[in-house]
Amino acid sequence: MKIATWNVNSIKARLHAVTAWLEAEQPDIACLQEIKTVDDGFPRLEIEAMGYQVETHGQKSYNGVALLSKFPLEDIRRGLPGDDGDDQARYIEAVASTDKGAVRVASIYLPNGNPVLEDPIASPKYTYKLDWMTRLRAHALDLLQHEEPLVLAGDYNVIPRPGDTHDPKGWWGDALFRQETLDAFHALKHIGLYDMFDQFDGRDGQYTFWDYQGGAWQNNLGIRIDHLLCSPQAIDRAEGITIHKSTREGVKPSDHVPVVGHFDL
DNA sequence: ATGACCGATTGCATCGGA
Repeated sequence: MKIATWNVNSIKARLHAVTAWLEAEQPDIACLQEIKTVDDGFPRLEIEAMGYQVETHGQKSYNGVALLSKFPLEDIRRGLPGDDGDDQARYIEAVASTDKGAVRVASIYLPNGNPVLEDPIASPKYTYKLDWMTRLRAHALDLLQHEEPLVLAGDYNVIPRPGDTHDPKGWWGDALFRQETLDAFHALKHIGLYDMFDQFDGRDGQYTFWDYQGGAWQNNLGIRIDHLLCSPQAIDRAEGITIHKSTREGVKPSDHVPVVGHFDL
């Protein structure tokens, strides 16, 4: 089965690109980020007509995540636990029942975190990012206790390695690529999660995002920030990862491209 | 040279994104 993650940068603006890609690629589960609409605004009927169960966690204007699945979804959780005052829609999780068993999947839109001010820990947006990563780690630790296939897929807004950007020196210090961010990302993985890209690819320069500005796409000035993290039970059944770079060429593309994990699940 | 983009909003500019 194929589990995909894609930051679509508005599902309404991207509906044609998304349906065309779903039709061509036929992922079994798609984790979407930045749907940028409330739940009622999501083009549910169009996606359901393609054979998907649709579960959303939206909000007005910004953020918003969704799960699309050809397998039935249950145990749906909206919102990341750990802060009742957090009203940003950045996390949705569910269990998909497949022919061979079950897999728990989350669609994650991790905060960007910029700007980082002179005092990083006095920067509201950056501390929100770090706190969110701490909460994600705590929640993932709970989920790992199930000892079942688990895939945490999404836009992590983390550049894991220097080879994941065209300009590591230029990016260093940004909220996506600085020591506190990498420490938090490592702390998340070190509870026992496996990054599919590390397991199955590992090459430098395999970007998932190109800015709309400055001819970034035309000059291949990208970054790799969309990731799939797996529990041991999921990585044991994983077969590969594919970055769908060609979607960045289309009419009205998202600035992110889909990343697809292949599994024997 | 993030000056040069894109999307959402009740707007006729501003904010957020990365």
